[in-house]
Amino acid sequence: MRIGELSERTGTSRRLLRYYEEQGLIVAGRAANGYRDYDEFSVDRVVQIRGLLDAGLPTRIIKQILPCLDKPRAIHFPDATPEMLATLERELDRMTHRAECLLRNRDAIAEYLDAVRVTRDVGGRGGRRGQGQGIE
DNA sequence: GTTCTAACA
DNA sequence: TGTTAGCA
Repeated sequence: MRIGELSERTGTSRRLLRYYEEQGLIVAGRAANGYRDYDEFSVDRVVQIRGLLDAGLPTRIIKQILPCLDKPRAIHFPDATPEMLATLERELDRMTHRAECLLRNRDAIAEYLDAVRVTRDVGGRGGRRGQGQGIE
């Protein structure tokens, strides 16, 4: 498939797709006309990259650990160099920290929202009570 | 119409 | 990152 299709199927801009390639996160073949050519695996790969990016990992690290959980779901022990294990160890800690931070702020916002709702309910004026609550 | 590379308000 | 320019 060409970059346009991969873009739609992964929700990633073409620009970003080319950037990922430039950073060595993904590889693309080339058609006779020079257009990039991607295989089906690319879709899953890009989605995975986006997930890692969302988790807060820098592209630099992703490039290192990607081959680690690449194709098969089986973990590649042979690729586990001491340096990489150390890197993963640090990333795990950072992720944990970010997760805790996220949770704290989530609770803080939820608490604030609850307080606002209570205040409005007591005041009993205006507002949009009666509306659906379905956001999730 | 789509993609490519390179570069910039 | 988006976007734009000038090609193929």
